[in-house]
Amino acid sequence: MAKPAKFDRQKVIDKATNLYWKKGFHATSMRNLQTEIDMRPGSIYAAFGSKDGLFKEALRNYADIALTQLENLKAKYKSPTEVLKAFIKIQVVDTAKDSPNGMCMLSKTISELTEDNQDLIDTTKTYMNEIASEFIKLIEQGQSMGEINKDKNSKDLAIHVQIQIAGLRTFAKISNEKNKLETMIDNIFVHYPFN
Amino acid sequence: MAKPAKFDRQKVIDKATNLYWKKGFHATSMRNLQTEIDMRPGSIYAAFGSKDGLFKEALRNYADIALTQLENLKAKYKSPTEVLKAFIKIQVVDTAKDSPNGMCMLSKTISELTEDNQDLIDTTKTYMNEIASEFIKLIEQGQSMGEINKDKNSKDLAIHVQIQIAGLRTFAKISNEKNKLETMIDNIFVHYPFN
DNA sequence: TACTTGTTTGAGCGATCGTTCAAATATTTT
DNA sequence: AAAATATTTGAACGATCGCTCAAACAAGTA
Repeated sequence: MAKPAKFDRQKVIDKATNLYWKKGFHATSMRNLQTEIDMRPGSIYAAFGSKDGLFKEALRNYADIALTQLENLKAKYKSPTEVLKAFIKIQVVDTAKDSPNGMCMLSKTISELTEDNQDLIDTTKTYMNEIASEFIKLIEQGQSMGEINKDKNSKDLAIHVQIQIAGLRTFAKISNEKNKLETMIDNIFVHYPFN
Repeated sequence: MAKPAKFDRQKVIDKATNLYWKKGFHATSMRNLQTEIDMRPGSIYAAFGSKDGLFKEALRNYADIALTQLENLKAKYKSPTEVLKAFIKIQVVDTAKDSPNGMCMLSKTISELTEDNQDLIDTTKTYMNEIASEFIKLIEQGQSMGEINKDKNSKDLAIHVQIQIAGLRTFAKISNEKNKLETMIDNIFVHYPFN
């Protein structure tokens, strides 16, 4: 043991996440990151290995933030449907203004990258599936609680929710009718395929 | 008048469109384009001005292709609903395999770019609205023909269609359940908000 | 055939890319 | 205090970026 690392790893990853999220993988240069996180190239490479390595940590961090958000909402609302609805509103409406980028960082990455970065695509898909799994759990919980139709396939409903989030976030980028977004989100759970 | 340009402008734009569509704006380098369209930098810059200029022509071309597809389907199907359904299937299912990129080039561009390229974003939004206008026309035609509920707001329905396309194309990138996609597309028009 | 005019060529500009590494620095162990 | 170990620094590498422009070239006009 000698000289422990000075920088706060989590803070660094948070800043890197926000920059990658805002600009995307290709448009974010290592020099952009050096400035943003105030570290010299040698330190960054010692800590994260490469641009890809740091990006992977950012993806993991982004997924963790989303999963934590879901946990917080589960503590706040008893109804699984309310949890999902609140989560979608955060992702679609709030994030359209506050966050580095209105798009979901995972969708944005899937959209941006090609087979030249297949490992990053695979990592991203894995994390999207992680989040979808939480949706499935919530939906099944809603079914056993009687607020979601038990005849529906929970995985299909989860996919539907994911599709709506991706579609709504894209629409939110080209429009800014916040009220319309809220209404559409409310309607997801009162109509087909939920009812 | 002297020496007319040798290259076929439309073929060049088609190739540029496909490369930009596949790799995105930032990951496509001018050298990539030079190779793809077999022109030297001087000729490209004489003809298109800049990387942005060529990208704008590619966006216009992409939008034109989509609008032509719609026109062809309008000639093929009498029912506006069938036209929309067929269009979505082409965009979501067929393009997931055949085309340079499963994503809509316009959505992909909206997702990729930041305010550093605001004019490209504005151009992209304009073309998305052009296509949405065609959706509205088709929906209103469907209403006057009695196959779509007249009480519904045609613009809202068009937005709904756009959201579904964006969401489904994202889902198609992480999944490959073609049958499920087809079913979901069929269901768009038989359930809320259409019915 | 000579001249004019627009096109094509490709070497190469300055800037920036992702990354490396030897030297300087800081902390713990002996 | 000296040695050992780990981190931080920043100059700099080769590659590539978007783009320029003088020269070579080819087709029209006189």
